Amino acid sequence: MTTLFALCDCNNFYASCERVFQPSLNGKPLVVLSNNDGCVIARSNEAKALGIQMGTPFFQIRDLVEIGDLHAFSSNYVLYGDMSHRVMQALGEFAPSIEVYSIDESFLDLTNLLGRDLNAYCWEIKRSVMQWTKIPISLGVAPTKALAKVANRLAKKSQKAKGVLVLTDPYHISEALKATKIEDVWGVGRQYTKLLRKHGVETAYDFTLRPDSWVKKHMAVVGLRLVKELRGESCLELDEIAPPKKGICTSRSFGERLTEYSQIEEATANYAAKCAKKLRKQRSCARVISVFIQTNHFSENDLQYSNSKTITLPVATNSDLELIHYASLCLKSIYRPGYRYKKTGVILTEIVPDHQIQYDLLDTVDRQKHASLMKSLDKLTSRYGRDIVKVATQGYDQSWQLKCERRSPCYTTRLSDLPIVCNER
DNA sequence: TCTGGGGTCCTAGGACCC
DNA sequence: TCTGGGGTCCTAGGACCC
Repeated sequence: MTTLFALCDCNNFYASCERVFQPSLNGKPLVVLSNNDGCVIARSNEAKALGIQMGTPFFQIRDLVEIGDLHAFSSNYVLYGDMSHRVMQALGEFAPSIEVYSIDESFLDLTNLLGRDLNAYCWEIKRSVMQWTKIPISLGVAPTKALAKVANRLAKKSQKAKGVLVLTDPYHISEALKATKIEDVWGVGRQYTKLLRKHGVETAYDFTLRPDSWVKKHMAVVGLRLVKELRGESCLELDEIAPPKKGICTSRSFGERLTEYSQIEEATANYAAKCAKKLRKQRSCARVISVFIQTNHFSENDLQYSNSKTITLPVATNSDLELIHYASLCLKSIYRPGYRYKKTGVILTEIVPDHQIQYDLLDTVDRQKHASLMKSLDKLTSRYGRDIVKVATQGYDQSWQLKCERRSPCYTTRLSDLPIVCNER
């Protein structure tokens, strides 16, 4: 049975989102910065043409921004999340099933379109998504997911394709594989590139000529699956429903270096609350919590320290109160005075559905009460904005807060997400 | 002075059990 | 004294993704 997949990818997604609401920026170089305005994580084509690389530290391009040759935005994930949802909904109109692979990519199942004019169909998808959401996309179509990735990449690169490439003919497929360098293959990172190069594999095509036994030996089952996919044998299915997450993590670098325990505790408490909220969103609870702290390992002048602590809870929970409590216990055991801390994070694991919790006979927590408290809290925050109500440990100081001086407004979502000052106390 | 954050899957090796 | 083989679970670490 033959399969057919499309990989749809939003072009320069974050940059395109910023432009939707500021069309005057069309045709102008624009970048989006990471948290803390640290480095470049998205670029418009014009910014790429200026030679700005992914990951460039902001301070290296600040001059360009100041003289007006480049526009820079802090990242605005609320806006991007909402725009992503709109694009995925639009794409869903064109296929019986869709796998949302990341914030800006999805696979469509086009198997039932075999034999139709796929090129025309893809152009219709592209035009419609543009009309409905103002986000430009590229489409690659092929018999396997890995080949659809190859097609998508060439669709974007090629002047002739202009954003749509259908690869079904065996001759076209091998030409495409020859035109794809090994490091540009999905699933081949830095280490595998080095290894494959050493064995004379320069392109995706060379890779498909390697015997299965060799691939299995050097790249394990993941590599074997990949090489088969590139040869046209479908090994990766469409995963329509995202499974609940097995680990949930919230971590950030601070806006400035922190030395005081109380400040770091405040940040950690806020990250724990964020994790708790993510848990409740997917209706699960976590049994294990870890907290880590670290100094800035880039800095040669500072004393370096990093550590982490993990605690297994008596009963899995998704309550802010409990998770903040245990996060503080973890932090207390690893905090050492005398360092300039850069970053902390909270990681939750052993995640279970909230209706499958193993209770403890000696449990002293009133779980019903916690659950209804969290329900009210989620209601309040969704109506009045986040942090309208919080646990005292989360504090009001917030000297740890991110730097994001170039944030655009959340055009598409609740009024309460707009940066208005509300009465927290 | 400035350098992101959040995930997944797989494997190897040790502990432990029968 | 020697010394088997199969299974499971856990953990740390590596590799990759966007």
